Amino acid sequence: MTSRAVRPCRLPPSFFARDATDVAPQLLHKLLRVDTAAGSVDVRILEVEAYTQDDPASHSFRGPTARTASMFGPPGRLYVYLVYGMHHCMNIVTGREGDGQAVLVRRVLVPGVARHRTDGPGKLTRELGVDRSSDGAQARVIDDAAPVPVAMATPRIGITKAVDWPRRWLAPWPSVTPGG
DNA sequence: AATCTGATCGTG
DNA sequence: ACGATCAGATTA
Repeated sequence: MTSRAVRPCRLPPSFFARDATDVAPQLLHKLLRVDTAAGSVDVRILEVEAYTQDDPASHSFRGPTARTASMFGPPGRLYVYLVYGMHHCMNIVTGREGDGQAVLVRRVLVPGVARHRTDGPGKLTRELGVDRSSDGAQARVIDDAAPVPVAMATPRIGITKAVDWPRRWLAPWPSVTPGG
């Protein structure tokens, strides 16, 4: 019996044109291609949170602003913002254009990088060199047919509104390494 | 114009 | 438990 050979495929924009609460858990174990100073790197997505427009904890709750413009833009693009004046958070925009939805990437696995360096939303952007210059850029998410974990939604981290909404999904640990 | 509040992280 | 550090939101 030959080993399974699945051609990794880039997720189309239609994948993201759904509610963030539907898209978020499906992003677990997908690969996100990021341009770094060292070149293009595929990182494994291990933790996400969903933010929708009806969510008091969401930046989109009070309508679009200059900062959140990309969150209301076409799905499948990045929404990158500065939190607490010093850390960047990376999101993937979901829903239809005009919706204010996104999935926050909270933890990833990077080939050759200790996992404690990318186990938080601010830490992973620092490690990868992602900042506001990536805001609005096309997100490149690759499905390499890694096993899809059964993830249960849990409450989100670091918010003070809608604290008990189950909109955070974690990949089981241990997890497969990127590219393998 | 002044103040408050963060989708965080490192240090103590 | 707290400070860093800045932008959006709120209050006046």
